[in-house]
Amino acid sequence: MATMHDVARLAQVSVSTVSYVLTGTRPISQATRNKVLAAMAQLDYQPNAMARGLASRRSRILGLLMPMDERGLGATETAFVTGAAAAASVAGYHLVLSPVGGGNLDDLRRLASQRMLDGVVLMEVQLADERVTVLQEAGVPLVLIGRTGDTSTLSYVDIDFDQTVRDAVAHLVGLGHRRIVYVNHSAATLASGYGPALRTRDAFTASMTGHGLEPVMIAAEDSAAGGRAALAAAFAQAPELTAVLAMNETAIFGILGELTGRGLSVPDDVSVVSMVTSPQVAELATPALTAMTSPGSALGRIAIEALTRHLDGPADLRHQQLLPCALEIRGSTAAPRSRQPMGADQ
Amino acid sequence: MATMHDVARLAQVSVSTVSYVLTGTRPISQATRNKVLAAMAQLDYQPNAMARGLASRRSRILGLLMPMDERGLGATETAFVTGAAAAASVAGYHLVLSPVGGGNLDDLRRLASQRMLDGVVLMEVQLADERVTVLQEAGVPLVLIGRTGDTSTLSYVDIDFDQTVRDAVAHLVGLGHRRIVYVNHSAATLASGYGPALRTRDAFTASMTGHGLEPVMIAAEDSAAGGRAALAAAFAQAPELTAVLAMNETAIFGILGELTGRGLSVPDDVSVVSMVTSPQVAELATPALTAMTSPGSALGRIAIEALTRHLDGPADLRHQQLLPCALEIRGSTAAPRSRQPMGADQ
DNA sequence: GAACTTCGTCGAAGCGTTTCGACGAAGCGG
DNA sequence: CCGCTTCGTCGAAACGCTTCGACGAAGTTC
Repeated sequence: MATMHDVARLAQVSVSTVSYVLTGTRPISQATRNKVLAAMAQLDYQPNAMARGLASRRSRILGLLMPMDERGLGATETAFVTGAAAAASVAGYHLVLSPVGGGNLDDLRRLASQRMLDGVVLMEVQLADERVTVLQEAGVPLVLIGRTGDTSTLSYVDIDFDQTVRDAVAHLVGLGHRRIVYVNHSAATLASGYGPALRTRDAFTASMTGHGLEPVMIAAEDSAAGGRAALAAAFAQAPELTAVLAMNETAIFGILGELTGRGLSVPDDVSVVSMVTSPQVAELATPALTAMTSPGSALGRIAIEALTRHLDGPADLRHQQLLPCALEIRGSTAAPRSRQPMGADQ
Repeated sequence: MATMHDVARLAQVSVSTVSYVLTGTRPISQATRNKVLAAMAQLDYQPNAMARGLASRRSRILGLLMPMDERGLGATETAFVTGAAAAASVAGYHLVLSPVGGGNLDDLRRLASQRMLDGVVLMEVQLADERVTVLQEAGVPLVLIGRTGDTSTLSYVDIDFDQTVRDAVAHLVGLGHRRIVYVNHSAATLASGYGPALRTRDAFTASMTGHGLEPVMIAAEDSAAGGRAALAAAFAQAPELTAVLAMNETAIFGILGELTGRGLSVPDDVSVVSMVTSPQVAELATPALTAMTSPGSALGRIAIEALTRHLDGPADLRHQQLLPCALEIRGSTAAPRSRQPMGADQ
């Protein structure tokens, strides 16, 4: 391993000159710069990340903290990651993913206080998220993907759930549906303060009420069985339902299975819209799902850009931004069969 | 941020003594140790990772290199990751995931030569994988999850595809199936030298031939549409098929949809077995899929253990190990309907 | 052309650890 | 009780880089 010393000797300049060539913090004449670059190439020199980090007190490493639960990363989360990695690379940072789950807060504290991360992007943020506190105490700059309850002081990027739900409901209502059931995440998830579940619940209520319709929400476990149970519950609460809006990407497969099992056809008997879903998953189902497509890679990119701007720039500005999901119509929605659009009060 | 200096001063010992307390490389009396620990607690001291890395020439960071393509991480890959992270934590290492895709080999080279990673676990290894060369040139110890073509010199953990396919085929043959079609990954994937696809192909041929049956393999694109096309191709090549064995986790949903679309019931008309699948995904389908469950977290754990043993231990031993997937019978397999088990030649 | 800047380079002082050699104090066999 | 190890501690030298102050040389300003 060649060091800066070796490069300096070969190029017949001082060590500091080599450093300035590398970092560009002071002007260097073209002639010397070339000499140095040639020496670096000849020695196949690579700066030592540790030494650089120690001396400059910045690691040029950004962390993406993603709790990994059993059910894996959806294509949505993957898109976050790839978007973020690309943006980090552009800004001259490395991005590392840390699978620190909810449990090991100590692990996170250690990571944060060891000054190994210049900044952090938090995924899957809870309304009351202890990780935020830990990182703030450790003085690590952070950007959220998602939002805590109190959004006033932090930088975040999040999905505009309000707008997304409104668009989804509007699509169904526009087709003539009146009895629409919303299948959310589980009651436990709601109780734990999971933002997306809460926000979509409220948005759904508001949106349906705005159309003069009655909002019916079912909480479903994140599993196919949970989806089946949810559909049964839905029919119990709203026997005449003609459309299902589902936030729960896992349960939706159970919903589809149960619908088929009951001899009901999608979309002719019941329309189905999947929320915050990637095209890949939407295409898995038969028929392919009409879905609200999440702006995955854009979220990741914007989060990293906000973070690097904060780190490199002088200003310590907050960045807060919401992005809606885009409606992509596939085969799972249509006008309700029996009842034609009964142009009620619009 | 408190430094070792501060701790040393407060505890009234020398800096080196504090270091020895921390690293345990030299004996320290209980009395001094306690003084030092008290001082560290009082100052909320955390060692600086960069300084430590520079001085000791080891970062205590392990990399898990996972190419992230669009379709996301399955539960299987996620299990790798969680298993690996847990094992790393036990061994006193941090695990970071690096989403270095196939394209950015330079990125990998930089990461490797910057001495930021003590060792690396490679996921999704190709038969001829350039990343291996890059890392070996950079002198970074590595362990593969998967195998390259020439397995003689490297450490690896992999699924025992041979055994797994044999078990899956045996299950179907035991139920009375004779016409079994194997749905593999795409032709392009096969051509690119993706080990699992190639190995299962060969194992399937061997296994079927061993039972005196004719092996029929179809290559399917990784999508629901690919699965549908594959099923059509399968019926064209083997009209009397009664069972499908599928390696392609994505295509299998298309296969199921197409089967239902043709008015065929699973498992009564056609049995379906999914290879290298997590329970979570198997349960998504209706009916739930009989599947070969991958030993995900064990693979991750074993890989990290092999790596840390190599790093910490003196011996530089190779670790090579194969783990089979376990057959989990769910609702998608049964004896073939029309043809009763025709006890041919066994 | 004297008094200032700006440019390009150098030497040296850190950054916060680990680790090596040294050394007094015990413990021990003969 | 004399040399020997072993134990517990210290001081100082790395580790490979960044960054600060300094300083000639050259360019500007009046």
